[in-house]
Amino acid sequence: MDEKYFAQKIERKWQQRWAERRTFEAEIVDDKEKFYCLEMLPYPSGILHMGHVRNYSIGDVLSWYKRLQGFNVLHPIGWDSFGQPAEQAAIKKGVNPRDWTEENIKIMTEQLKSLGLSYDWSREIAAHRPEYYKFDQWFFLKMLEMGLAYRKDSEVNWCPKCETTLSNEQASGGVCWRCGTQVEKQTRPQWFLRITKYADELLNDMSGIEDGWAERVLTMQRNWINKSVGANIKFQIANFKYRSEELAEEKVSFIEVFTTRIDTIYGVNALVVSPDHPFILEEFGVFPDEVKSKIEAIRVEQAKPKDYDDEIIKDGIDTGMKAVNPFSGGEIPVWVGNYVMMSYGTGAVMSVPGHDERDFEFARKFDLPIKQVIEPQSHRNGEEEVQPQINTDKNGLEKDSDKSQITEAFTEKGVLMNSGDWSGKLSQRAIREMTKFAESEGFGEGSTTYRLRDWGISRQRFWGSPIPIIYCDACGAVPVKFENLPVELPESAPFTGVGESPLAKVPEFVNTNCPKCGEKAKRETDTMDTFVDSSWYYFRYCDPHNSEMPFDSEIINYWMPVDQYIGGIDHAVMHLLYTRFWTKVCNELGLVDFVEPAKRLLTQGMVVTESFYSNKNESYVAAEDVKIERDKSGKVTGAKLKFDGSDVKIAVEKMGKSKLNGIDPNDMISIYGADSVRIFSMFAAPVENELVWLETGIEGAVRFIQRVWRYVFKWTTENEKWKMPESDSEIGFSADAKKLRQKTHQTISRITENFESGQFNTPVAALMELSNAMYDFKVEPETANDGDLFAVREACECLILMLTPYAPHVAEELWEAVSGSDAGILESNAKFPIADAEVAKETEVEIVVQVNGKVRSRVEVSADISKDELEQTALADERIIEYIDGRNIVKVIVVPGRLVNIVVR
RNA sequence: GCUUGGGUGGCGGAAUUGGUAGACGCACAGGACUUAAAAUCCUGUGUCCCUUGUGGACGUGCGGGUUCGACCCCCGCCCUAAGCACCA
Repeated sequence: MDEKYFAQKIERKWQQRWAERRTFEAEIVDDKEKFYCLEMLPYPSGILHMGHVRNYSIGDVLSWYKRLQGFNVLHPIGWDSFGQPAEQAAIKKGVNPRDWTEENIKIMTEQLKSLGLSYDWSREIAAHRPEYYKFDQWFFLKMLEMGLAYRKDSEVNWCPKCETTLSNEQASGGVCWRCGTQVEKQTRPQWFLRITKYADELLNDMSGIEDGWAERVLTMQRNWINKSVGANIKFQIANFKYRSEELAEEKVSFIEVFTTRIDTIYGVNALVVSPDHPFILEEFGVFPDEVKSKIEAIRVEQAKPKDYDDEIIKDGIDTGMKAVNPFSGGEIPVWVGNYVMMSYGTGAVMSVPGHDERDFEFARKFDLPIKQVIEPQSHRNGEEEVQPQINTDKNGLEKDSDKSQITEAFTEKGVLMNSGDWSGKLSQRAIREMTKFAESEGFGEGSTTYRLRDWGISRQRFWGSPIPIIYCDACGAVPVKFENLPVELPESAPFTGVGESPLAKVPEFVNTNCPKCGEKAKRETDTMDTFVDSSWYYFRYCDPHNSEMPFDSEIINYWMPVDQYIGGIDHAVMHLLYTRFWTKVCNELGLVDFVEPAKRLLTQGMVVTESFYSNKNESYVAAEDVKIERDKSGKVTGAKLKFDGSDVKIAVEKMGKSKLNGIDPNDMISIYGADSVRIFSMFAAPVENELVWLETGIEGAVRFIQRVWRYVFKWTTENEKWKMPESDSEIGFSADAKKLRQKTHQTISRITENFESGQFNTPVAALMELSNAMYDFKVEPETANDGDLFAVREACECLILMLTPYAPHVAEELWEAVSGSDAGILESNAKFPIADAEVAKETEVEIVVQVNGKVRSRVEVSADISKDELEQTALADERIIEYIDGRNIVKVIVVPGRLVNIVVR
């Protein structure tokens, strides 16, 4: 038996054993409760980074904890292996994306295994392998059948020089990433998935997962979907101005607006429409030149990528046309405004400056009339009398109003005023009734709008799942037959980075026959968005080798839904929304019997570290070139460059190559061992917080492991007496042994509570406390009696089992020492310890005695002392007598087990 | 601007959700062991004050409030992170 802790040796040993014994392979066991623990699958970049380490350590801790509690745990891993980096590597280095990807998977598999993560590797999947993407295509065809997949024209980023489409990342800053050419928009037909059909379900089903998902994630999704309930209202065009009457009659004669505040319609001073509004496009030819050029300018300005910091100044132009307010009959001008988007609602708004901030700003800028039609409810209740701020004539427009009186829009709901027969009604009621009225009169209807757009999945890329569609001159877009799936990617393609997608340049792939008529036809050369792969990968883990179906329903309904999903907050919207959508589709297909894929979601914080910036060199410098200066107390006062002593700025930032502060997990593992890396990454911060990776911190984890190691081997090595006595009932325990046992059982209950509430940093602290208590127990193996031995053995066993989730290698090694068997923790059926409340119970407790809320004394009392007795004891305390001397006791508050507060005057 | 988090020693963070603020770790200081160093083991460590004590005052971003008692609840600010952003 080793006396010295040598991480690398035992880690290799146990990783091998786990693999040989297939310790973590999961099977359906009907009478065992299942637990599906899932972490977001990595992209195989070839480099494991600290974010991965953190993500997977969290999942591994939880998996081990659940296993030790007797759950049937599914803990799989796989690869999100389609995507751009592989294709870029192909373009830049001329490698085959498949080889590049497989090589990276090999490298990263080794790295993950060296962390000792308890994955069921037999279920490993990779998105780029045909046996997986076959079912991307299967789902696509199913959605086509269901009417959920459709094709329509849509814009893509286009580089005119490279003649290729670009992703948003490749087009960042509005220029091509390869050649710097100004990026243009190009319209081409693309495939979409109708996620908008599920907008309401995606919102409503949140109620079923609220408890397990972070509020901020759900809020972000809610904002993304952004549902608005309101009405569409038609405003008739009264005057085309630049057209003859006869011509005008042939044209569409109204503009439809979307509003959530129909109750403010008597306050409309203008219609404001988007420069891209169909009505504007149609009428464009007749506008005078100055109007034309202004609209054009607004359109160009609006299309520009927006800078977040810049406040966009309202701009617009009066088209000269007039529309009629269907409620008041008043005539209002039609403007084009830069603040109205064609992509939301109807692309036209009714401008109500008195009750909408944007409209207010617009009206102010162009000196348009502002009219108040809603007043705060309290004003009517007579709590506060106010004069109507604006006088209006019978056309509903203002007269002689002093504009300076209105300084801001009143945007809340209230009571209608200046609104004809509707005046006096409450907003809520008016909205209902006015919508109904508009419907009955035929100029409007209730309407709901979402910001959520359908999901465009077409990518003009090679390295993705081919969309299983064939274009035939006679039959149009024809789906590939199910039995002909998968549509496989060719072995290779010309990767130039310019021109069409590489796939379009492979004739063997493109040319085929129409499945319907058999005539010559061409395949779709677009591939699917990689978010398709990640929308259902964890369904596949449940049944990874099924070649007929994406998965078997019975199997999926055993394992799913996921009990705990763990990943980065960066996926809060896209991935997590898409995968929720996918689940609902599967449910509708009858494949699964649930509608939400994950019961609980944990979003972990980023891993950041110190970076050093040299002002003199105007560049980041590596940590080893920096000398950190501290004052006497250890506070960091500054940093200097080692070579020349010039000042260096310290900042805590995200890790990155360019910042020279990236920390390679491999280096950490080879220096400190996987167990220490895991302990530190869990201990240093709560999982949802940012984790600041400081090299000195990890040494604390190593020290802790070594302390435990030394303690266990001190007691087990060459100790004949190291065997468990039959039962503890006949054993006498010294006061110290009792204290140790108490600490052991208190630690168990603390840690169990922490795990159940998703706290993973505090259990490490509790384990450290327990190990400190073990060192405080001053009995040596040679002089230990049965009771001492029992207490030590119990402490060791419990400590090891509770340490297992964090440091499984060390725990297995120590378990071998205390149990005397090499069976392994799970194989020997060891369970997570259960606290014995009797043993954990404090017999003597220290009670704080306060006078007027300030701690003045402490008394030692028996834990089960009565309230009255406790009060008497406190009042009898010498120090307390001194304090209350001569003063009146007003009240005594007794909190059993905690404190006594004596209120005196 | 809106939404959602967060603000506690030199640092990362604890605090049974209204009951001893600062657990645990890092860093720092002192000591033991050692020829020496590393490792290890003890001790101390929120700030200030004094008569050095189971001493006093202050102390959880700021200002108020509720309460016997507030890091925790309420009101008003400030700062900060993330997301969204002219969404009608």
